[in-house]
Amino acid sequence: MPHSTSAPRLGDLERVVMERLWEADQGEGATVREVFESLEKDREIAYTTVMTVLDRLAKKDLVTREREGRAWRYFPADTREALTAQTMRRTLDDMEVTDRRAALLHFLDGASSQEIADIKAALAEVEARVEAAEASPRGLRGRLRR
Amino acid sequence: MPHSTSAPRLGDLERVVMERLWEADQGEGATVREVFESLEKDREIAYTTVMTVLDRLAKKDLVTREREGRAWRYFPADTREALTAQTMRRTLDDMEVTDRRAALLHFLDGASSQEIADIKAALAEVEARVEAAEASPRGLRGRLRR
DNA sequence: TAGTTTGTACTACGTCACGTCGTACTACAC
DNA sequence: GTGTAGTACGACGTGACGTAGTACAAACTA
Repeated sequence: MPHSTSAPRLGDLERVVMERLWEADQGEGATVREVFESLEKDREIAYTTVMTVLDRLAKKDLVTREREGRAWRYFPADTREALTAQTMRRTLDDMEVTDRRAALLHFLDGASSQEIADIKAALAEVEARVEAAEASPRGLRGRLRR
Repeated sequence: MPHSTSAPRLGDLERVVMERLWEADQGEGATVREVFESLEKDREIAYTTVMTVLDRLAKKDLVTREREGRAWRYFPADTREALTAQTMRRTLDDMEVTDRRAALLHFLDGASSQEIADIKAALAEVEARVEAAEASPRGLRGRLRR
């Protein structure tokens, strides 16, 4: 049996390309040429290489694309933060950790105090959403599993 | 330049082998033969395949090994939870997320209420440690960065 | 002591993911 | 109609992994 890991992983260049898309002003996306020109400033690279990468990214559903004249305009399918979170969650799931509390504890153990604060803030935010969802019979964002 | 992602990734079989090591009664580790016999019950596999995998795992420092007669006894270098946490952290670092709060928020968004509880528990635990560290001039576990 | 077993070390092969392009072909602008 | 974007498709090299064979040494056994 071949090698297969559940969800889409990002290669180094793929990640760099995603960077450029994320950096492209506010959801405007970018064409191959635009990404190419951006990359070319930092390193030597062929136009077609960028094209291929963007293409693979699209196949992995990490980016979307829309026709723009003869060319395609690419958009990140998710924000950097959402993708990061997904990847982290996938790790947690794949590892089949039974003691999640311990795993999370280890995670926090390597966290900066700033990060701890961020987590607390995020936690408070989620709780607020849960309360809101409980208040209105069918709130619009109460997606808590189980 | 070749393909290179910072830290060690786990392949499918590698993960399965790690499972067996983690399951081997309380830090007793396991020999190639033991892992092999364990795996053989579930699927057909060659003794040498297991050996190779264990060997690669050792090269990646994911397992340790000690001589035991003519054979080697392998031990997981980290607990499943610690490794999971490391991998999650690496993801967070690699993605160069600037808005960690948002990323964490997305992460929590996909969490079960049980998991939320786990996080809270872990958070409380870390805070308790910080306080303890502040109380005694040089506590034994106050590793908070920044 | 010669044969069998157990274990390691080393080598190797197939496949897939990725980085990296080249080529062929098409639509549009002069 | 001759460049100039652009795309579509195919291809090659390398590294990671799954998979395992072979060679050879140590240890047990008849």
